[in-house]
Amino acid sequence: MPMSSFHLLPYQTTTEAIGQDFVVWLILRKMVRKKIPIKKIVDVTARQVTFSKRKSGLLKKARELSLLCDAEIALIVFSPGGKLFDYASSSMQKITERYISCSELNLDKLDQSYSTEQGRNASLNKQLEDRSREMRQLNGEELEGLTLKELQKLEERLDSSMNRLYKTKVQNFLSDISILTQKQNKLKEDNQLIKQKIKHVQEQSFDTSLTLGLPLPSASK
Amino acid sequence: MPMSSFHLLPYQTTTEAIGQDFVVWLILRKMVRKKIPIKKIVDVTARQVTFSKRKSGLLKKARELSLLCDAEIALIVFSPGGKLFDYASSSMQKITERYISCSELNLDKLDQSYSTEQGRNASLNKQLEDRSREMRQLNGEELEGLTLKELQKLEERLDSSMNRLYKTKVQNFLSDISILTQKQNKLKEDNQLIKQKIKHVQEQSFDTSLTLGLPLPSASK
DNA sequence: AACTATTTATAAGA
DNA sequence: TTCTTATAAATAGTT
Repeated sequence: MPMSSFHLLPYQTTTEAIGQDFVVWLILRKMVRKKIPIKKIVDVTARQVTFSKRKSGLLKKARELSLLCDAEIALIVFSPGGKLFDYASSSMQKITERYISCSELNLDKLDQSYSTEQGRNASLNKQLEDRSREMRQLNGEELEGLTLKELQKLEERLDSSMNRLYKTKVQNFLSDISILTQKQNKLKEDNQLIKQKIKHVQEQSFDTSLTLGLPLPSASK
Repeated sequence: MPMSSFHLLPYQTTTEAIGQDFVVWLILRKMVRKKIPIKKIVDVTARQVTFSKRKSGLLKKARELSLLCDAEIALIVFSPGGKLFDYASSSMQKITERYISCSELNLDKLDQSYSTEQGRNASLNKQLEDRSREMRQLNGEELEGLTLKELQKLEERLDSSMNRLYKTKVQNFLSDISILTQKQNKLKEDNQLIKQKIKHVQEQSFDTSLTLGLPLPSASK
């Protein structure tokens, strides 16, 4: 028997009976459970699909919270396959720094030269953040009056732009760290070099002192 | 009109199934829209309430994704008031490190001593992660058979435990960084000190050569 | 990738 | 803040 014969619904009620804003729906609903337990999904394919879907949802929620409440948010996700996905309302570097400084202990900056490098890149960072904010606002403004379908399309289009933006941010971040690393290595090399030099000079002094019968300069470790 | 969203009678329905698994509901539904546009909420109170609710939702989603798909996830949220909330499936430090190393450029470690400090804390980190995993698995296992109500209660109880755990992790993280910072400062001081010493010694050598026989004062300060 | 029934999140109100 | 409830949004299972 074609159950489509149950396609009688919904019934629109009369205005008098219920009121202008109400509608009566008679619903035939199958009672099944589709809930899944929150534990590791064993089936590999199902896990991949779920990851993809929920990752999108999570990123969307993070973006929305940031927009709605003017919150600063950073989200890093590694797929089980090791692929990286991320979101940052401003810049990952900025947020992780704030995270560190906010975590009760009022640490000094990791390195003073770091701040300097920050300064060097401050303007670029600023530009990127502005672009990001602009894009998000644009996104936010246009959301009204669009259907869910249209929103999804819009989101897809924006996603690629965002990806490029965040990629740039990450590179900027990495550039900072790379320079810091170089500086540190240079510092260490200098240190080694200078140690050798002083050793050398001390040996010379020692030779001279011996030759001249003079007391030794105090040795440094 | 949402008529289409009530396409009853899924295609796979059979007559037998209907007898067993279906129920008829009569629903009186008010037709209003409660959707809010995704743009900054102006009213401060409403914004705070929304932040609180959505932050919980976001953290929950992050936890679920991590559990379901065995994904590594880090989430940092700053409220508009500047308060910090965070989640990390393993440890924030581990994930941010992976984030950096994963970002296309194969950077060297920030500092070799960092790895060393990591080593120092590896066992503690390991313990913490194990505890975390254990807790999450326990959580995941027990989720079946519980009602939504019970789940929420369970989640609340676990939240405080988790908070303590993550606090510990953060402190561990900060401890690492603090030690690194100290090491770096020490390095710089050494560098300065040694530079001064070599300058001093060189001057002494110079004096010695010139004056042939002046006593050398102690070089260390 | 698309669809839809269900579950989950959440806006509004108390 | 917490509770309730109606609605909106996410998503599990399927095609």
